[in-house]
Amino acid sequence: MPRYDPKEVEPKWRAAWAESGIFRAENGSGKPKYYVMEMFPYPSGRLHVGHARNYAMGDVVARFKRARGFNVLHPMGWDAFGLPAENAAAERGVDPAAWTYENIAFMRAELQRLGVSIDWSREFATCDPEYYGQQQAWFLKLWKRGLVYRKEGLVNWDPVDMTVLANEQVIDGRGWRSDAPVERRKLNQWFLRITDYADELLESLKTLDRWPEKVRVMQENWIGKSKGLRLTFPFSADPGAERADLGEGVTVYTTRPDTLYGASFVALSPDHPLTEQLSGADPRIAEFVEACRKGGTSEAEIETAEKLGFDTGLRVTHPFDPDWRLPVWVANFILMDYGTGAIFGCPAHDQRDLDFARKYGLPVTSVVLPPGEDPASFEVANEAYVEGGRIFNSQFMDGLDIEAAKTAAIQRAEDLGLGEGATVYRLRDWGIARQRGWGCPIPVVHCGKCGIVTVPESELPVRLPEGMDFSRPGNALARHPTWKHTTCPACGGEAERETDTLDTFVDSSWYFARYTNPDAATPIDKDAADYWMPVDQYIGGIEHAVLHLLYARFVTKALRDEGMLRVDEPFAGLFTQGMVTHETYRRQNGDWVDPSDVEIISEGATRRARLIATGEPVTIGDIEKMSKSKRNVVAPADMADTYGVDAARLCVLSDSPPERDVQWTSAGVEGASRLVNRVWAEFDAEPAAEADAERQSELRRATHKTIKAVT
RNA sequence: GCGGGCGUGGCGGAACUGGUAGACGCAACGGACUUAAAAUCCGUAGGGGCUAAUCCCCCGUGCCGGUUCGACCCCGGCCGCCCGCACCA
Repeated sequence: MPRYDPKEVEPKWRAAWAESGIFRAENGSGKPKYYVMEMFPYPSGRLHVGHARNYAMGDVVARFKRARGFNVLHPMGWDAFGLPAENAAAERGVDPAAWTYENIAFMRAELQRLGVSIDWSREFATCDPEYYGQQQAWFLKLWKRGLVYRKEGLVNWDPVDMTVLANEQVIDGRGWRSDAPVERRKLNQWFLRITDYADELLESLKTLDRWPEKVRVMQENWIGKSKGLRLTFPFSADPGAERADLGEGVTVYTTRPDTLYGASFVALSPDHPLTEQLSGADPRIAEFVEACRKGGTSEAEIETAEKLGFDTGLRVTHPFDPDWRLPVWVANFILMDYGTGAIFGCPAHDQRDLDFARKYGLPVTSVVLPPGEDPASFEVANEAYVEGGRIFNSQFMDGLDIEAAKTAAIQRAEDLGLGEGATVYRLRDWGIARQRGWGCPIPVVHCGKCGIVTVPESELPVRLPEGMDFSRPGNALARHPTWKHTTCPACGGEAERETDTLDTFVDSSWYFARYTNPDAATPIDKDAADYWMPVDQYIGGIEHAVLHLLYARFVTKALRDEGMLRVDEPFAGLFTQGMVTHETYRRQNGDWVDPSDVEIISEGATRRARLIATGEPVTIGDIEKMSKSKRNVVAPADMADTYGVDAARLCVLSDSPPERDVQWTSAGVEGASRLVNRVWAEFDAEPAAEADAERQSELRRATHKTIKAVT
């Protein structure tokens, strides 16, 4: 019986597809449009199974929609700036651009071989000057809108990658790429005002009904809206405390204004401006602040860190009672970048405040009475009472429930002119500058006379120079001998270019709009974008739930307000596929080993493995996400070589539900291959069997429909 | 601590909206083909009991209870695991 030979059939169809341009999407067409895309890859060198799974899923949707008569846009590009290219340059002395474009060529061929139905005429890489030049153009538009600013502030500094990280890129106090403990540094930084859009980003999450609940919840938590009161505790007019230079008082933020009569102290962040002023006058405060800074930022350190405080000697009066004096402390658990960087402590109803008060012997007054408790005898011991109840010990708020008391307290504060109801977000502005050479240059110059001047649009793109030196750590662009020297566009005098480059998440925050017309002379061809946007189905990993997916939403809204886009949201449908994981293997000397070099010699509890070549035993490690560094990567190309593309694709799609993580095993592809063969044999055999085979492909189509329905 | 999710054979996992639990695949076992093996094809297969029998009976979807004619599915309470956020005032 003849066997199915993928090596003969596949090239034939690949050639036919390429020649007919069958996957090209037309801008404007009588058919309804459908825009499906997968998160574009970083061109690291080779595709791995995770990529194959991702692109095969999108391809199924694309082909299905095409078959259903839609005008389908299914593009591909490359997220091509970033550190791995710099590392390659440092290690091997290659040019990062050359290295990147070589990888792209290789991976493009792999994708084409997998038969992914992509409109390759729209392909681009973010490191193409044509792309990043347009990015610079819209960056300057946002600048003019006031959405870009520069500020000195404490930033997250990754000591290994030697660059600044956004808050979203710090995971458990460590850099998201380097895994190194992040340090706090004071630097001049560039920011995008994502917080201007905090409320809209939160509100319009509700419209994303084809997004996973999980991702919406994660973004909601990340934005972290809370309602409360911003309130000033005026400095008390003690004789001898003439501190006019310090201002009116200490302004705090609270979500529990109902507990104001339980206040026992006011506390400042060690990074609070007032703390800094006081440090100048009192070396003991300076010393305390220094001690706080030494504490690490890693999760474990924060978790176990003791609450520390220092009494500044300053006194404030209670906003509701001019005769009530409260001490002002500096405390290590107050965060400068949330609220106002200062709190009032209510120990009876907040656990941290209670711990602090017990440690330093501060008063504890209960003001919320739990149901059924006697107001005469109720006391808080070592556990703060944070549930509902009736307010007591609180003058005008006595007897109210918590919500009513909050309203009453805010009203009183406003009447006194000491505060106002306030909404506070956890979300902070997006720090977008990176001290790296392989990235999109920020198109501004620093002029001694004129200050910061933007590069005129006619001079874009500001191109990266050739011949950057990556052999040493640090910013290769900054130390380039000539690049930064230029003339000021405003006065014509000597000036220096900004040497920071943009976070690569900026590159990926608008690429979906660029695909709609990648050759446009403006960043976005409005007609094309109006036709195609939003992306009907976006597919990618869950790891971008608050990074890329939040940034892309923000940039879409900002560009919309700039009149460049008409949609409110970039991705109408989102599907987050699970990760592909694999066991890791190490040699006795600790080197990671490729799975393809390992054989398992016994199963079960005494599972052991050895190197195929030498028989050396290898240690079986954890099951982890496939990554180059741990070498637990399986290449789909190998699978396609052995079994053919159809089997490989079927295997990555059917092994596990698409949204779930899969632990990769080579076993599945055998079964897939058998199925492909059976289907083929069915067709190849007598015509009478056609009905049966038809049923099989019906079945498969049903599977695809299911995937689509899920997505 | 807060939020989200999950728990079904040896394994990955099916089961529509509450209606025959375990589809499909992997691994396993038996058979056919072959000198033999591979490949392929056919068959068996949750656990236990009984039997001449592929008849039949009992138990089974993390645990305990409830609703229902009927529960993997709904409700209440536990246990365990995964993910996200977290000194957020």
